[in-house]
Amino acid sequence: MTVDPHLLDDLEWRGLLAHSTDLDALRAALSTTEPGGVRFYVGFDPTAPSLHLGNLVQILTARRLQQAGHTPYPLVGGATGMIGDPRDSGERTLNSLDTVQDWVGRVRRQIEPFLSFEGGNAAVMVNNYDWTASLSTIDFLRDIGKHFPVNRMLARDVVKSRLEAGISYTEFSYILLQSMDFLELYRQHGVTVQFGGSDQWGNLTGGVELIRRAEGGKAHAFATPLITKSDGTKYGKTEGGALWLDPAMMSPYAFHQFWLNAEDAKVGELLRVFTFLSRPEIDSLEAETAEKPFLRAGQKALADEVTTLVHGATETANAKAAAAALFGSGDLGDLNPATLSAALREAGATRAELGTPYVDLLVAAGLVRSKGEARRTITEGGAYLNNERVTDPELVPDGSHVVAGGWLVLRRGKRNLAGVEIG
RNA sequence: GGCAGAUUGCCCGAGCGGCCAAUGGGAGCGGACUGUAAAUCCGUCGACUUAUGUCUCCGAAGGUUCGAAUCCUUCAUCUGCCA
Repeated sequence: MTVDPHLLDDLEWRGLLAHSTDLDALRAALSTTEPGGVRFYVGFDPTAPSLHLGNLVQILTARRLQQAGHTPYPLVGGATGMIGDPRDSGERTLNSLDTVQDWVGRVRRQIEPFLSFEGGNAAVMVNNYDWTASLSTIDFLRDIGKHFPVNRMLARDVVKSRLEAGISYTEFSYILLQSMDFLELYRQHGVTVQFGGSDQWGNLTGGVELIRRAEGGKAHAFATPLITKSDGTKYGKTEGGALWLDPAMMSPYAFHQFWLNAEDAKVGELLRVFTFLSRPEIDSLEAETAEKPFLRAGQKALADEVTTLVHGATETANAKAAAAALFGSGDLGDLNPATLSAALREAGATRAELGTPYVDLLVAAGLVRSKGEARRTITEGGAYLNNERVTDPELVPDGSHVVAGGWLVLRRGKRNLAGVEIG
């Protein structure tokens, strides 16, 4: 496979280059004629049982690079996950080795489907635990630590912001581990490019510099932008919590809904970052969204594309069918019971006995956190049963409310739906 | 090590003996408007309950008082100033 010469232009157009080391040097490196192209690495720390939206940017970028002919070395941080990189919100809680190793496996399996492990530029999965766990403290301090001036480390933004509240030596040292990873991959595999999220920029350049100091080698790095809403706040969180890639933690339906609800102003950017649609396709979707925003052509394409990438075509079709059933027609009674029950299972369902008060059902379905909140929601006019507003906090659904052969359709607000299966 | 100040609900921040579940802003949630957007406006925002009720809560543990987030003691953490 030959290397695609237009890769960097495409990445630039997609807005994926938020920061970069010498861009011309990077361009030169990426235009290599070597078989297998450039060897690059991107790391994922197992800080949870699943990766999330932010990680998806990196996974997809890795896929773009591989499709352009380069060789990925996706790294799962069995070692760095034991330490934790510093973040503004404060010191992390350490996880046990067992937990981290379990998460390493899960994260690895999440990444694999996005990359190809065959052919001339087959991906090579690596784990920094392999070269970090057995390293002696003395070697670490002499070989790695010697190259890191503390005054420079202290000047980093994350560290500065933590100096008042406090930061442990453990987190302070994180940059050494990640930099060492780059050096190690450079030595073992000839990896010369690393990328990551823009919050990783310090760690990325740390590695480039370590390679230069320790080996006199030339390596490159770039950072992808942080994806934010138009008001500048992070995505990452939605009604149910973080945007997980694991279908057990966030249903494909909810995932699809998230993209469908993207703001108009962000659709173009999200299409460029999260889909593999071509430039003409995206340009045309963007134009359509600008002209006829109410059709939400961009959002629909975005939701379908990204859900298919992450969960597959079947799950995407299910999510679409569910949304069509639940948001489409006004009267739920008109719907085919099979369609409706499938849609409710997709949206999230629980089981309850007939005779359970409506308030308790809202809690059981996870639409509210407490009965008080449930009552409040009813008072506020945001609670619905079978698409009809509930006004009586004491309501106890009976047989006349059951639809589709055994279901109650609960809704909070406009778009938080859940099904209760009676029985 | 000494002196002074701080620690409030998801975040920021008032309160400084009873009227405090605790002003205000942000986030979140709901409603209106729409397109299952954004912006805006309105409402709501500890739990159990629905009674002008109970419980938990203002860094931690004790204490004073009829009564404390508010006063005292000790401890923890942070911030200044001095060594």
